[in-house]
Amino acid sequence: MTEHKLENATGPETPAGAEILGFRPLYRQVKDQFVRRLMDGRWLPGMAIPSEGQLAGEIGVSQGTVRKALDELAAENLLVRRQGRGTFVAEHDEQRILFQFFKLVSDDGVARFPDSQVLDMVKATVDATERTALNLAAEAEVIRIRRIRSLGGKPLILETISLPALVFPGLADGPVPNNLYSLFATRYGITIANACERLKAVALKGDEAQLLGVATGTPALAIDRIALSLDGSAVERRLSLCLTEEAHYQSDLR
Amino acid sequence: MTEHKLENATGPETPAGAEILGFRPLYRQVKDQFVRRLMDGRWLPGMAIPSEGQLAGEIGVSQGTVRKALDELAAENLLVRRQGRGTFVAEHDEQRILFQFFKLVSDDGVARFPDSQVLDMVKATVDATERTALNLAAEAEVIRIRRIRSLGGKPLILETISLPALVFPGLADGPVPNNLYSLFATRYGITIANACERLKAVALKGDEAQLLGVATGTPALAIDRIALSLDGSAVERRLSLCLTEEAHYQSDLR
DNA sequence: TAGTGGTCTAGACCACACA
DNA sequence: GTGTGGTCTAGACCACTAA
Repeated sequence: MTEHKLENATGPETPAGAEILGFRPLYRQVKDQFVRRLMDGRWLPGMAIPSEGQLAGEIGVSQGTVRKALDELAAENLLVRRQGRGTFVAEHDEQRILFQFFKLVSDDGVARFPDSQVLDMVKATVDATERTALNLAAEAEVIRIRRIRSLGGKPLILETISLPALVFPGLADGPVPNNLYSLFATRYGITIANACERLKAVALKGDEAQLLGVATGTPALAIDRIALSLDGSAVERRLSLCLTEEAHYQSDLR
Repeated sequence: MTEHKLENATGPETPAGAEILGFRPLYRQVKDQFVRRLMDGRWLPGMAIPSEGQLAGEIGVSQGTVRKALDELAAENLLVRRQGRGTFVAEHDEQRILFQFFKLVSDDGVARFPDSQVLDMVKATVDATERTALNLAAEAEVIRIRRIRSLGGKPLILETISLPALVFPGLADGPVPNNLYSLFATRYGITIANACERLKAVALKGDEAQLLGVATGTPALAIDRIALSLDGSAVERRLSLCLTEEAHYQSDLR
């Protein structure tokens, strides 16, 4: 039943190859195997995966080892565990985006998902910052989307999204949904696993300010996000210019 | 040997009182007991705590249950586990602060601990925002510290710190160390467990700009931090105005 | 070599959801 | 009731550190 042989499956003696990377616990190998299932689409968003017992029997390890692997994946928001019901593949629904990726909150504390209005979408050759951010070749093409995001009808964010054209073929031909990550998942099988953001305070330039309906020079929060897929490769660069008169970026330090 | 009786210690039947709050796993009760030891100073920063086996025997639970409690505390950065050596109470050294609480990083990627130069320190009655942030009474007193923090000799942050005077008696009488949280721990036995930060982009006012050596109206990143102690009470409010020409706030979304 | 945390197992029982 | 994840136990063995 075992689909991939585990490093230690052949016997109790330490395998020669493992010495190079040091010790690799069994539950991590199991976890990697599960990540592979997520990447190749055998486990799809929203799906219930087999029970711990079934997985343990299938792979040939104890239920506790499977449990530890699943617990880590749940901690990384890739799986959702529900007592009494089962373990499910996390979806990129608005709830998750709001919880995991959208840190801009209205000052009254209510977290809402913003509307989007696309300004333009072009195919172009990468510029220097995009090349670095997305780790692309010199002449690679990107799809560049600009849009205004509003909260309660009020323009709040001017967003510029850069995507490698090779990774998202045909994306420039259709409409752009409000929830891009959900599209990445359903149409391209790409799961955004995590992201890192760099924040700066900047003064808005004339055109930026105009689009947001404020005066030139208004201070804005610039968020430079690089989103990583399951395999760790950068698949999106997103530059957000945010007005923070009535909203703030929430960061919890634990 | 058991110092505090556990909810389930008397027998296998469900205790009547537990029904109100719902089910409370044993390892959480054990964890709470450990947090109590951290709060009352029986476990001091830097100390090695007893081994898992000793704790298990002392409390009367299995080693696995103790382990789960310790693992959670380690995940919250309150303990540090070192294979082969033991489990230690986390210290508020520069390493930890840098890792856990200091998110402003120079653009070249090097994280350094900034110098501080105190501008003034006063005792005053709380203002409205401090009252809300620190959850204080109307006439309560705070210690207010203003200082400039520099990275590589360059002024970078104008910091205004508000502390409840009752919580930190005598603090206003002595010098202010660069690492405040270490002082809280060693002198007052207060551990900063976590914090939440609200970020906005603002334009610097005349006096603020002058202190940082830039022009009035220069955009700055305003970080409003509320730091919580082990028992969950707010013990510090810190407002930081940061220049982000050559530095950025790093936020990892996982 | 002794002691610590880390992994892995096997099995029992509990809390929860749903039919 | 049945099946799922969640807890708890007991014990064996592994990896690491320091004396």
